[in-house]
Amino acid sequence: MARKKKLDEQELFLATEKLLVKKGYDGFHFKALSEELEVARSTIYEYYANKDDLITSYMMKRMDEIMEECFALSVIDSPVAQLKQLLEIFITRSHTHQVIEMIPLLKQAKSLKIQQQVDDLTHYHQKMYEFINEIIVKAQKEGLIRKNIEPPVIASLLFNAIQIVNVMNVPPKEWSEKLFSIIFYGIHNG
Amino acid sequence: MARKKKLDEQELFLATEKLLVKKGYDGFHFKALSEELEVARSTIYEYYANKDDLITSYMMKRMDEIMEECFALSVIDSPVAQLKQLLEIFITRSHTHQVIEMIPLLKQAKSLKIQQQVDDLTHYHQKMYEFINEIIVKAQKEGLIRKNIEPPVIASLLFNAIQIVNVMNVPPKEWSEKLFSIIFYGIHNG
Amino acid sequence: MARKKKLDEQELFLATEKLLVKKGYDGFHFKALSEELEVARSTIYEYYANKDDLITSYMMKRMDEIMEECFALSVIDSPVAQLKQLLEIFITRSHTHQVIEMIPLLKQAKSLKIQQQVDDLTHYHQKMYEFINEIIVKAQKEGLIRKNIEPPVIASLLFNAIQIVNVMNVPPKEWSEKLFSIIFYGIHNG
Amino acid sequence: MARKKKLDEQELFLATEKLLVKKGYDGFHFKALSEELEVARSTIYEYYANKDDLITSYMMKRMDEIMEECFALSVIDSPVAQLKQLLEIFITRSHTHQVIEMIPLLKQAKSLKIQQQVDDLTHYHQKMYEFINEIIVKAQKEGLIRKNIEPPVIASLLFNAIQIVNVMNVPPKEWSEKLFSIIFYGIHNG
DNA sequence: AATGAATGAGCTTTCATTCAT
DNA sequence: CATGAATGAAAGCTCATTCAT
Repeated sequence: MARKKKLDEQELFLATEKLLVKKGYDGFHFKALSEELEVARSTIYEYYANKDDLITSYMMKRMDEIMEECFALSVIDSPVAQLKQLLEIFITRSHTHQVIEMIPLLKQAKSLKIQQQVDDLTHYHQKMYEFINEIIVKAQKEGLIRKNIEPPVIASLLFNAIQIVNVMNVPPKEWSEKLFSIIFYGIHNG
Repeated sequence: MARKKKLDEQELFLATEKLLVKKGYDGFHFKALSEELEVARSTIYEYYANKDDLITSYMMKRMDEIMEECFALSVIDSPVAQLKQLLEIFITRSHTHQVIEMIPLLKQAKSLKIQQQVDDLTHYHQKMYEFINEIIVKAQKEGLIRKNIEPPVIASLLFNAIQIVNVMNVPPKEWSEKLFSIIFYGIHNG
Repeated sequence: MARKKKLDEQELFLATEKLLVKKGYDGFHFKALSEELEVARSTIYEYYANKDDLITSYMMKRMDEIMEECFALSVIDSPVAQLKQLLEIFITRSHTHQVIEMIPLLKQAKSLKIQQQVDDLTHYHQKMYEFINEIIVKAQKEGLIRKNIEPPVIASLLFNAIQIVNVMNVPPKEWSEKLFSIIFYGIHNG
Repeated sequence: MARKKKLDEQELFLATEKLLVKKGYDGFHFKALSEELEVARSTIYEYYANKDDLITSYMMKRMDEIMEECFALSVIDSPVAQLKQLLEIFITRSHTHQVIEMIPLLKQAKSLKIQQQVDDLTHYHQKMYEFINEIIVKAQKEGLIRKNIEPPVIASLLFNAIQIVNVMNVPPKEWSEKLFSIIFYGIHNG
């Protein structure tokens, strides 16, 4: 092994996530990232050709992780329980979710390589959406969820709930259950 | 004879909104703006000292408009009906809402003048939140909304609903009613 | 008119030529150019999108000038006299000629705009070559030049003569006549 | 057991030549070179202190080779025949010739060591020129070549002929004879 | 009022070069 | 010997901003 490795992918992706969430896609740059990691800016270029390369690689990694967790769900019986669990997964990984929503901003990618990665991400993203839709449809078929709401609207509602700030710092499991119950039963009294 | 007045505030704010929504806070430039408006970049500086000055001024204007609409509501009786109407206002002005969410990104303002404007905006924003919270609290007191949900959570839920894409292009009034009913009664069946 | 214009195309192209000849295509950069012209580096970007844009624009300008001079020749009778004159033109503009030879290095242009300009240049270049070839062929037909030498070889020989250093600083007209006579009659004695 | 010796000077110089000819002095990088050779960039530094060190070393090597071939000529009688042979040598080694022409670009060398090498090269280069000049002068004295042409002009003419593209891919020996005859007898008819 | 011109700050990116293993 | 890792210097480029007319 050569000089002690300073750049650890784990750490790099964490810092990337942090900055992306804090500054947004356009506000994210290698300058801040390198300062955060205490390495030279050029060092990052040894691993990623440019900003988009890093961002897409990071997204891919997180997407993989999230998908894995999602697919581990399938065994559980009730689709409603599945949705609740999905919400929990996304709430726990809310940062990731926020970043994934930035995919559309990548659309104008320059190099072919990046374009390919963006396409992969988009495809992956759709797959995830479909996976959730299927559960919703199943829930509707089983008569657990109202049939007069389009599944994407329900999916959106759930995803947006992720953004709701957990002021009291309720533990994730509880918090997601609470949110789910609000969405499930509504806010009305009685 | 002076050159024809090319810069109309109306038009300027519209273009600003459009670009802010499309490109985000960091992706917004005077360059693009001046091209959109077909004026010289430097012309914009005749009216606004800098980028943040324009953005905060624009936000202030929209905030005023939105607040005015909100306060026009008070006469109506049921707080639930009021919430429904609020949702409609925000859905109609969803662009504005998106931009207002960018306020935190302005926090690092350099000049005092901007800092002052940002503070005003933040204050205004809070006031709006309080206004909504009051309606929610009122609804809870009147036994129309569950008491075991913190008002900010409900407010958040409503605000986030704005983001849900109206794929079928249902007219705003109908769409907001539909969304409100989903949030109010929940997605469960029966 | 706004601030006094510092950047004059004439001057800019002259400096560009000078640096291109001295440093070569890869050694040419806006840093040196801006220093030469005593303007900020960014000022050059106000007029040319990038290095290649400037270089191709400059080449185009010179190419136009050279072509104009070439076409002004046609009236003269003997094709040999024409070739002699051509040599004089190119010797007088030897810097330009050197730069034009860099066209192939531009081939990997990034943007479409540049690609287009490069194509135009290449096309223009070929046209010039054909023009010269025609004169050579005519001279061969008229029995003034040996028929067993391919016209491009003759053209090449003439073009290369441009590079021969005029140590004694003989005036261009004389110098080109001298070179032409050497090429025409050869170096042998008798 | 040491790792297999990957860097062979032969191979290294060949790749250097190839890249120098293709990309020019400023376009030549260790990055490309190391990729071409499939070794780590840093490995090259084990042999050469820096870019210029490699380039000058390479030039020196080729210069030696060329000089050796030139000096092997001396026995042959007619100076004209010698010139013809010289042309053949340089045409066969046209790549090398191209690279040698880059010596002036090295002039701004930083380190003393490189400065020394550049001086050596320049000196060597001059010696070669003188050698050729002597042959030309001898040919003039013997009445084989016109006396009213300065020897450096003739040398230049010959050297430049190297650049003439051999479109038909005539074998080197034939090609150099053809070129020499053109230069010797001129292009005129009769 | 409007604008064309110029500029500096700051980010992006590429490479030569160093160094510890 | 060879290399992977890290870095700094320098070029590329974009934009906010200033200024004279």
